[in-house]
Amino acid sequence: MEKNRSSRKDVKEKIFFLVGPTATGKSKVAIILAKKLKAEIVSCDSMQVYKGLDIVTSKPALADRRKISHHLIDVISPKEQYDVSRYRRNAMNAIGKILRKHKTPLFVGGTGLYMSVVIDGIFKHKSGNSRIRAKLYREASHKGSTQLFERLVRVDPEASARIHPHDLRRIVRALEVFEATGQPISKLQKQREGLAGKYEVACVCLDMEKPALYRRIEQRVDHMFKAGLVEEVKKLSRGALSKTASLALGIREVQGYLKGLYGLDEAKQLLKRNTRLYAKRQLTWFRKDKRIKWIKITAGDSAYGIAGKVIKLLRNICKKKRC
RNA sequence: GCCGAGGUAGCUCAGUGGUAGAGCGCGGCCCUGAAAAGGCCGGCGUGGGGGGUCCGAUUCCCUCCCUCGGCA
Repeated sequence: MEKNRSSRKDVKEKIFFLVGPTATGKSKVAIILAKKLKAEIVSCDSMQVYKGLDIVTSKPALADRRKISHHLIDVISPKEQYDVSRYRRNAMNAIGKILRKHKTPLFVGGTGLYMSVVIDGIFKHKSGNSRIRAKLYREASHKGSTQLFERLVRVDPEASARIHPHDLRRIVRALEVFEATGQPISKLQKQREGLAGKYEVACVCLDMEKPALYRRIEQRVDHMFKAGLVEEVKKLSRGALSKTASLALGIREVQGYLKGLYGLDEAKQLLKRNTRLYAKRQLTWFRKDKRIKWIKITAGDSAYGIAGKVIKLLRNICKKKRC
């Protein structure tokens, strides 16, 4: 009659993901979801982790962040380097914290790799390889990247089969891991531990028709400029931005304007185009992940309406999995 | 009106007497320590209209239309 712990063992704790390309309105929907699902939000975004990148990354409104706890926003200085593995660590901590409060973690964002690394895990290998990496890049610039690729073919044929000879970034990464550990990255990468076994994971993606999405992107960019994007970038540029932080869309485009390379309108057009390209890549990523369920939305839908659909879908997913 | 330059992909422009390319855009894809990054694939075309020469014209000739610059 009374349910003891063991009889509930098969009822796993839930972790939700709300993803989608940029500018679909995830943040607003997430606030409503968090309230209704007794959840706390974990940002799944590679750029919102940085303090000071507020307008460029369209962080959720401060008022909303006070109402619902948001994790992994503003966690490091823009002078610092950040990467997937740090995110993975931070995310696991956040999950622990939230579950201890008997709440549900709701991941919200558009960084596909970060989502994957939370759900599927990441292969472990100690860091401290920046020297090797720098050395490899130096080699590449002298001897050319094909030579590095040929070395990879010898050292790790499996990885070389999956990495394009022009994809220098991944070639260097694979060689760097090999030099640091003596083991091929292709072998190490198979050792990853996800949380699908421990938790019930459900993922929903907001899906908008391309023309509508592109219109939203244009509106967002216009709004960013009105909100003071140029000032923000000017301020950020005064301090030393880390390599990773400086890659946020909008920084390079505005810096070009600040340097006088082109006018304000050109900067705006560039940012719109680059954001479109980014959204396209995001869509490719999400389409590939068959765990994700899609919700068609239009520009006219209210956040409440969308949130309602998302909740229904999440319940459906969980029912099917009997959780 | 005259002179000159030019009309080729969505845009900017190459090129050739045997029906066309490049960059960007656009579309698709890959991705496990830079991921808002990086890489790969795809030409998406009434060659301004009409006529002529030629086996064959986007390419040569004529004509018309349009754009830009100069002169009036």
